[in-house]
Amino acid sequence: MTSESPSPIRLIQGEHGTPIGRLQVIVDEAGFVRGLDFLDLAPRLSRLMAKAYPGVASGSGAVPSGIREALETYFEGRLDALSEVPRRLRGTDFQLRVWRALAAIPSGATLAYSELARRIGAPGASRAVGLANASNPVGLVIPCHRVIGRSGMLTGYAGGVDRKAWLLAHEGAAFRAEATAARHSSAVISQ
Amino acid sequence: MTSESPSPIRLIQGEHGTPIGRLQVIVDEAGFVRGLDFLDLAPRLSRLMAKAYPGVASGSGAVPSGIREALETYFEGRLDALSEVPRRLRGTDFQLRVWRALAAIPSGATLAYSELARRIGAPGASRAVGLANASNPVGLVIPCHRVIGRSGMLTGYAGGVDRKAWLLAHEGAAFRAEATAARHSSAVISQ
DNA sequence: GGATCAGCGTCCGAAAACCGCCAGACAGCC
DNA sequence: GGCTGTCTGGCGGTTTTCGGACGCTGATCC
Repeated sequence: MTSESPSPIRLIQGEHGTPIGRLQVIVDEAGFVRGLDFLDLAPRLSRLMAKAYPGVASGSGAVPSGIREALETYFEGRLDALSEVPRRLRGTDFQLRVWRALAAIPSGATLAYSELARRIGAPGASRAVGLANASNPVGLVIPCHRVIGRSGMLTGYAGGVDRKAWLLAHEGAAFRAEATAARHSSAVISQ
Repeated sequence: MTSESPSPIRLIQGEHGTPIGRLQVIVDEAGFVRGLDFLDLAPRLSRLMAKAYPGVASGSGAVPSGIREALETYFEGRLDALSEVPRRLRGTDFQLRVWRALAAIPSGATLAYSELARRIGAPGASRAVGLANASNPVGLVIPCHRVIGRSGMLTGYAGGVDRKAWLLAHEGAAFRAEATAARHSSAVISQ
């Protein structure tokens, strides 16, 4: 499908360093964050962006200073700094509902997938919540790392469970520590 | 899939009367025709526009005078008037190739689906040409009615074979008249 | 002349597969 | 009894895959 007319939204991407890895930050011309994730997950973010903004190419540019500051403030310990970052997201209705509910989880707290499903009026859709969670285009800003398994295990994170554990520890949240690096390796060990 | 941000292109639709039925005309803000077809095929045009311009709503408005005049001139007998109408189309590469080739057929002439397929470098894709033809968003302006079967039969037209016959007769083109309403009924008769 | 069939690009609906889950059932172990 | 850990089956959006349907035609066979 080709278009003879230019597409309206223009995207700009830049990078920013953190204690747990470099981030890729994608903003629109108005300064709203459209995509954000760890740089080593760039293929994943590209995929998400390509689907949400078909045909839109993104050029390199500076990360807006407000966003840089929010990120630094968060990693320095003022944990609510990221909730202020202006964002604009595209997704299915279900995904938007999930992401909105995610944004309502305060720092330091965690929530089970099943509980989040219940909150958005879709009890039983906890597995679908995991899916929507996994396609969150703006990591950290939408705190998908605050959703964990009913049992307290971390169960999964696009950027790796290690980072999820780091973030939750940084926020002072409670979780089952032994689940940090388990799971994948457990399958190997059990052979 | 919903979007939280407004889409850039704005579309305006109006109507215009002709001897063979009212037309629905959709233009963009720059006055380029984006969609045009008989009003009784509105559902079809809506479907095409929704696919080509996802999330773009169109408001009512006047048909630009240049387009009105071109339509009237054409129906009065100056058959080349419509080839001047400024248009802008979206489609797959294949469709764009087909539509360009269509625009090159002069009034009064006809072309077989197979011949058009050959011209765009896709011999054997005559059936696909029919499909691309059927998804022409700007009837009359892109003269898809000038493509007929190899045998001279009209074979099909979104607006009805009757209209196709009327248009070709109006343009002084040769075709098999008995094929006007045939085909579908032939299948019935042959039982 | 007719009928049958294969080849063509695209869309559309149905079905299957995929998963960042969870409750229930058991087996161990104190 | 409690408290672990593993396994199993079922759930629900989304994505992917697949099969058919078309604005046809040339070849082949009657």
